[in-house]
Amino acid sequence: MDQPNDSPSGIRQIARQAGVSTATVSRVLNGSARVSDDTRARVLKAVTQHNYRPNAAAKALATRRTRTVAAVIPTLEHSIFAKFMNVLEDELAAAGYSLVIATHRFDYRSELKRCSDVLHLGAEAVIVSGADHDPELPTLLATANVPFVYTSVYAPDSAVPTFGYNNSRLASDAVAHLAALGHQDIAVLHGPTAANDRMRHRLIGVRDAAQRNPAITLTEIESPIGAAGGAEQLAAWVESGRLPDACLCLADVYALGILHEAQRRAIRIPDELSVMGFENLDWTANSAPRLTCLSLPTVEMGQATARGIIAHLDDGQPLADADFAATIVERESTRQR
Amino acid sequence: MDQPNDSPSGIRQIARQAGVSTATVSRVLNGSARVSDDTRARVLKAVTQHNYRPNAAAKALATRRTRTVAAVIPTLEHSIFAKFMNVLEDELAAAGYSLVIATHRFDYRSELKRCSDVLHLGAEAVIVSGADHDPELPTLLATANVPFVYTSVYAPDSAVPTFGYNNSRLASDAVAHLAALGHQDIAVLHGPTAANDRMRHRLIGVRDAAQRNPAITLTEIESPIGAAGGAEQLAAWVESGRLPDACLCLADVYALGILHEAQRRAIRIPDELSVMGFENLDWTANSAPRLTCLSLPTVEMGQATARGIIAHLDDGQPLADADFAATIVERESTRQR
DNA sequence: AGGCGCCATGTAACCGGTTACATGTGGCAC
DNA sequence: GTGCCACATGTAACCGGTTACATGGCGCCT
Repeated sequence: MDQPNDSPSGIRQIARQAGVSTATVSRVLNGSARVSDDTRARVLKAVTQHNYRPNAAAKALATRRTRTVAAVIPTLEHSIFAKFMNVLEDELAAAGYSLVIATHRFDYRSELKRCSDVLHLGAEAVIVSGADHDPELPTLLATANVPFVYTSVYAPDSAVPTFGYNNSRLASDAVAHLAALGHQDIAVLHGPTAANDRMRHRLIGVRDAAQRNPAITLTEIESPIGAAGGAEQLAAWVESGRLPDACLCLADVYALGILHEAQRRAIRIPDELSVMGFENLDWTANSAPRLTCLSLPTVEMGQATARGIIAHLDDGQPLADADFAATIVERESTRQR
Repeated sequence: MDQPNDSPSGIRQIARQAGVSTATVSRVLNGSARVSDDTRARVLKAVTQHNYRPNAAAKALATRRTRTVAAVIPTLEHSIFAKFMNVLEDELAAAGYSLVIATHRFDYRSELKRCSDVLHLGAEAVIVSGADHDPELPTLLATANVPFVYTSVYAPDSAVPTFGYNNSRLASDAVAHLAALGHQDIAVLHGPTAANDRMRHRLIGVRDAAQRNPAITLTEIESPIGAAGGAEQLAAWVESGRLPDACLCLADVYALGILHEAQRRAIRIPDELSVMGFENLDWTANSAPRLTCLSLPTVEMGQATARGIIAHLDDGQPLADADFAATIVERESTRQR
């Protein structure tokens, strides 16, 4: 009847109910110091009775840790990114971090904005997809004093740590693979390179490989990324009466168009034309024929990115660039010549 | 030279620099009250000079708002969920909310745990995929006093608001569509129904439609979800020498197996067999032939879910169930009989 | 001149945790 | 018995914002 005040809330309420101080409740909840078994039991009982859940904002304020990591990506509607995020989320959750995803639909200004958003939100680290961004982006992230990495590319000379792969080398590998199958007249279907470093590097790798192997005749075809590009190109070849030995699709989706059009025109793949993809999207394992692909190391990259960031955040380990190798998945859209 | 103390941080530092109180800084930053132009300018200058970013945790603590919404889904490695999250993220971001995604890999206990995780994190609302969960889940969410909705299902009789579609009705629609094309001997490929309400409801809808139309002969085939199921079934039909008129695949991926196997065995689709999918996954627009599908209203559902939650959080509007209709995308894997 | 109200702004309590430091108690060695 | 230490626990300041309420200046009306 001599209540100083009615009902304190949160940890103070639990403390009162258990007859201890807030410090002790905090200690029990965080296991941060020895507490007698008896006291601990009383506290835990009060906690479950009130089904108390500590306030994350208060905790974050006091500890200066949000345990939140942000990923800024173009879109989730692309299985590569979705798979990447899936792995990230898994690894981060296992280490007690939450993943916040922000998408920007391939727009630089929007990407910058979303980075700013996640910084406001208190992300402890930011994972950015790709290496070409608004020039203000690295400044923004750096002045916020938040660790950040670029992913999907390996660029050890960059000022920013990168977790990814060397698109040039991968493209060279793909060409080498086709060459090893005996193909010499190789066409490469690629997207616009002006605003797309990734595609540009792939094309450079293709040229490198062709240059190193004089037997190869290279034909480069640029087309907006999409199945239509592949279909149109196959149509053009058929109508001109001359097919290359092999077509390397620097985006898998071109291959979809080729396969489809080949079926319509009764072109036998791989007998008349070997087709190879570059990403190993999900559908490639189920197309007709199943598509031979270079397989981007998305899962390994995701695991390594998450683990690298966790090690940095938890143990202060430096963020070191990582380069992942791709594997080549041999299926039925290519054949030995 | 008479500094009371060296360097206060955050808003106090800005206040000092601008020669105003913290309250005024807060007012400028939030536009919450009239401030003279002169003062505002001084504050903003100080803000940009120090490139000050308000601490989200402190703000959340003071306002009791985290402006965070959580989605708990099975996985991102499924284009339906990825698309759903993509839309959610878009809509929420536009309203100033952040989306936190937690995945549970189709495991009930894990789903419960992830819900608990996002509550700890301070999510202001939780979007849960599906309607069948660990029995403790609704209790958990309800006692946390956080609004939550189930998605991908419409169940107006449920105690929990649902944003989704009526799987039974959709399945009936799909059967009706095949019947309208003149198909009578209809096979339906479905997944295990024991632990999957969604699949069970679809099957119920199929049966309902068949019952309402006596001309229909229905064959139900259960198979683990995957392309293999479709391929094996087509093989079985071919070897038995009898194909149904049409096959409705209650998961698109069965159709992939069928298409593939049909090509291998030179079965002409749709001439010898009409095939229809139920989700309209991305690849269905590019398969050979392109797949006729019922198209799940993922995007509409995502928009409505986000908007419903935003309206609830921002304006206190009640969360009302919503039922979305599917459209049927007619492509080349079905034909009029 | 006096009074009133409006407006811009300041003061300080508060949100709900964490944690450095203080305190009290009991055991053990001398 | 005294002193010392280890250990369990309490006290209260602090994290960095928000906001109810107080204050003071100015214009305007009577």
